Amino acid sequence: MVNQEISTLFEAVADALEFKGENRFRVNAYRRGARAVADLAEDVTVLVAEKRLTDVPGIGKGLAGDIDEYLSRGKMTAHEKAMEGVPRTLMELRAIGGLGPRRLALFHEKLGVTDLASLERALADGTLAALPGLGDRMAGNLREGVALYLRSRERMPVAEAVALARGVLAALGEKADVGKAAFAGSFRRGRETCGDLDLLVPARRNGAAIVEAFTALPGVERVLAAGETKGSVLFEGGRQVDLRVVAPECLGAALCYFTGSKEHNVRLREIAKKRGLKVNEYGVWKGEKRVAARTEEEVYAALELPWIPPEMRENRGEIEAAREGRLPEVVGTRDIRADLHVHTAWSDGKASVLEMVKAAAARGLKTVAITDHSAAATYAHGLTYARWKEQKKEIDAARKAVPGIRVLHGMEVDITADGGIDLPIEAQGKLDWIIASVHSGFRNRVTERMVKAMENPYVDAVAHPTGRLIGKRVGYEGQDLEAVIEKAAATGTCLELNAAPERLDLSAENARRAAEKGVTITLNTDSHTVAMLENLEWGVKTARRAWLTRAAILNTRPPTRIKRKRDR
DNA sequence: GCCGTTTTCGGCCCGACTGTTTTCAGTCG
Repeated sequence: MVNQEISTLFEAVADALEFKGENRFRVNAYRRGARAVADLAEDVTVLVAEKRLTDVPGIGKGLAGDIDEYLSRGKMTAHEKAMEGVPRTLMELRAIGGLGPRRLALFHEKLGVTDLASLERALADGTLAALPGLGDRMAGNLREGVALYLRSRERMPVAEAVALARGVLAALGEKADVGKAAFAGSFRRGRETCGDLDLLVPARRNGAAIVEAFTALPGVERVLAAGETKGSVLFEGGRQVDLRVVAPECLGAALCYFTGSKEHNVRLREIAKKRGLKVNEYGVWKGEKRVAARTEEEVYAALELPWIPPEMRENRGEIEAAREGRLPEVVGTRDIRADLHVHTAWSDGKASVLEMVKAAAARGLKTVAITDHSAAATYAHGLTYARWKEQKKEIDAARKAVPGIRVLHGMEVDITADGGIDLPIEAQGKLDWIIASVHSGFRNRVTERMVKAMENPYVDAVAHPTGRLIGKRVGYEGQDLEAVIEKAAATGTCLELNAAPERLDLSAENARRAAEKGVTITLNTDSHTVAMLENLEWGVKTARRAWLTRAAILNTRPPTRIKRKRDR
């Protein structure tokens, strides 16, 4: 999409202008523009054609002109001008911790640093440390920054973040009183990857002691900062965790502040300022007087806004929606009354049918679909139709043993190489629920096969529709998701939002687009163990990031209203 | 460069920590 190209160019302009020490508000304008274009729901060419470009907040006459120029001649004068005299290799060093635009400019001007090699030379021969405003300590920090940069990893997938978060909380709990500690940041917003973790610890006193306990945790590789109220460390593998000690009476303000996103927070502070107020992590202030701080609701209310769910705080229109009273009532965990994709030991699950049904009922679900793999999934001991019929006895036994939950006896069937489904035709009408999935041939005409599978009246849903594994696999090769979404809408086939933290597939962006096109979303855990039923939380977070309401999700319906495609 | 329920000019978010400094610049989130 051309949106991404333009966004990248604007970001580069911002970096270059900042490096040159230009007006920081102009720099910020390009950054906001980059973000605004990247977040557009439609192609920028459409906006240009309809002359709606300057309606986008953050895009004025200047940036609109840049975009126009880029679309018509494939070049952007503003970008070319900004990049004059700015070595590309130099800008890449921005990723090194502790190295911002000002120091970079200084090193470039005084020491002729143009890339990583020349930076390392300046660090080694002592010329860098001798610069005014620098010293041996600073040089040492930068050396470590370089070392980290060289083995720097990507943002951590949320699946890894969950494990790290649990570990940190457990270990810290042994050393300090962290009763009401809570993670904020992108983790709380439910992003699919986290750059770091932000832990808030409410405490009236002894901030330094808590920070000290934190920085001494096992596994801490490096302490980046340790003060009265803030600690910042790197764990093995370079994973950063920040801790803030906050007074309990301003926990709400701190939660707001540290949950972000940065862009959302900036907007809040702008709104505050226009009302003669000030927002910081300690509260909302009118002069010297604190007017709100205890809860997030109070903080938003002080700005004349309703509380905005953390997952929506990305400055992607939620503030405007909140202001105008049209913030959607996004789905919550308690709204989910069905899990329609669950495995058992009959295929590659670990628990029995009865155990899974009991666990689902215990979680308050009213419907559960047992959907073991089909025969083609040999690696998973997939079920033939004959074995599925055998399984029926256990399903019936579970139905009797566990009242209050409707048990659908379904199957997760493979989509075959020719777009058929891995189940004899005479069996397809006998099942209660059929999910179709691509589990092989990821590079083989996936779009065409999925579309054909959805034309089958017995296929109720397509599981993990893009096949991605966060941080590991981008997904099915060459897939045209738009075509899949269109076919799903046209045939009434559900698309899954798979809640497994390593999948979260559909992504929030794709789920939102699918829902806008009229596709019903089915939100499932794809559980292979009882414990995995808990993953629902991450699916719900993703759904909230997608602004999905109860109505958009099949799983919010009561048992009688969950019907097969051909019965609807 | 963007923007306007104070404004078409003059603003533009806020604080902690660090390392270098005697009062602050740079970086980060």
